[in-house]
Amino acid sequence: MIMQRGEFTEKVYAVVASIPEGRVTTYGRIALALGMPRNARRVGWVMSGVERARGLPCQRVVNHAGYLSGGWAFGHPDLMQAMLLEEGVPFSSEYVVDLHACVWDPAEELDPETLAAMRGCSCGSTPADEVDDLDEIA
DNA sequence: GCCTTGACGGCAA
DNA sequence: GTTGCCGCCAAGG
Repeated sequence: MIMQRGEFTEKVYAVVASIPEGRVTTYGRIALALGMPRNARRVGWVMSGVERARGLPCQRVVNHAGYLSGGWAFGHPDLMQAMLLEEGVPFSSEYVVDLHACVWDPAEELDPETLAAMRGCSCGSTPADEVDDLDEIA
């Protein structure tokens, strides 16, 4: 289990776990949804510490260009690409997701209440609950 | 306790 | 329109 001392970490977990199947989002969108547009880098950093046990669909998280930046985290980008293809995610190029067709903006499509809850205070909310649901998918 | 790195993003040249 | 550089925040060494 990776240490999640910061709130952002659990926030990121919650958002990533909320990404619907067949959709992908970017580090920037996630960071923006959390109220930290300049902290996109941190989101990626959080992902690097993600445990498979978390059940987080990190394959649905790509960079602003749609490139599978963390593809090698799965052992090989091709694996991640295959997983996304199975979900119906279109690819504009090799290891590059077609964001135009499957981009998912948490700040827009995710429940405002959830965002407000995680942005305001994550003390009450337990993102693990949502993750538990996604646990089976992963 | 300090310095470097990091699954990135946005802005400037 | 494209390429390059700087910036943020936290964790690891």
